[in-house]
Amino acid sequence: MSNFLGSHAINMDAKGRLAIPAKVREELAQACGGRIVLTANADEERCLLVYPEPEWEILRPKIEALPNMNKAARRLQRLILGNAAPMELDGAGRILVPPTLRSYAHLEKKLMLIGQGKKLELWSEERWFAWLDESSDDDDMPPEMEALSL
Amino acid sequence: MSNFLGSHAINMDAKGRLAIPAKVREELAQACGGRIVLTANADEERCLLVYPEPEWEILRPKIEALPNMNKAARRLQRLILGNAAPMELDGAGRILVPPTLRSYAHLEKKLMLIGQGKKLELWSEERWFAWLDESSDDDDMPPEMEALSL
DNA sequence: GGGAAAAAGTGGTTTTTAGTGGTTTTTTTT
DNA sequence: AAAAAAAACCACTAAAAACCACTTTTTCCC
Repeated sequence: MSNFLGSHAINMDAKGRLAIPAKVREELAQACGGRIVLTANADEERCLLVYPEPEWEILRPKIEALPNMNKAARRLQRLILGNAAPMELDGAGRILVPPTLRSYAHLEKKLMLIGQGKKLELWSEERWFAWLDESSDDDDMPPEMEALSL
Repeated sequence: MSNFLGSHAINMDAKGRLAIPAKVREELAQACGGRIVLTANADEERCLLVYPEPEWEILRPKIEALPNMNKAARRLQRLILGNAAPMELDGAGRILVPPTLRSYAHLEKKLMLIGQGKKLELWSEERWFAWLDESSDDDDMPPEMEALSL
């Protein structure tokens, strides 16, 4: 199973194309033959999520099954399902980001691709560094986290 | 199991390469055949962490399993997983620190490598000495620590 | 204590591979 | 049917990784 790690600085060209770094490309090739699903992130950070197709097919039914009388659940469904774009890497290992998603995550030229285990996150470089500086650790931790020893 | 102790002053060259001190290199060779994972430290001190691969593989699943609807957990995942860089020592016993990590920890030429038992910490020399001066011991202690007798 | 040999650290050079941009062809829409 | 947009293809440039050689330090033996 895929296990994405590390961060990569990448550039998006004028056509909205971006080259997946070679190392990530290899992992994607074996995880899903280059077939991925790109969608919006649901929490307050406006970035995009990149799922290998098999991973997406595990997640999708769970989101579809959420009880949508609940407002938070409806929000999640509209964001994740309503923005999902299946695609394949082109011959040069690039993907074309749809304009809707580009503007959702405020993507301009300079981007960061962040490995997050079974998925990847795609950020505007500016927003990524802003987030790094801003957020601190004074939030409530789940108990599993308090017990960790790094 | 590896048990890193002591601190070493080392220099990083213009390309971001740094030579692991021979003594540490020996320990790394037997702990993991020179296969390590370099990542960011999650707390307020901006240094890097060096894990022998087997040690990393104990920690990684724990971090991936954290409930990521929680904000503090997301932050930890983005920092630790999102900065993790697996690598091997080159023929001369050096590692190449990725630019992202170099700037995260403000690494310039002069660095300090600090043994911390199962892992190592990599600091900018300037920041290490600044931290030594500044940090005080009047913070709250966990009970295990209060019971210690040095 | 001095000298020699070996090991460790440093820097530069070359080769390969990844990234970027442009061009052409095909498809779709008006 | 023509024009525009999107997709696939191809070629060139730049950066990263591997390789190699030299200098400096440490250790061991005389």
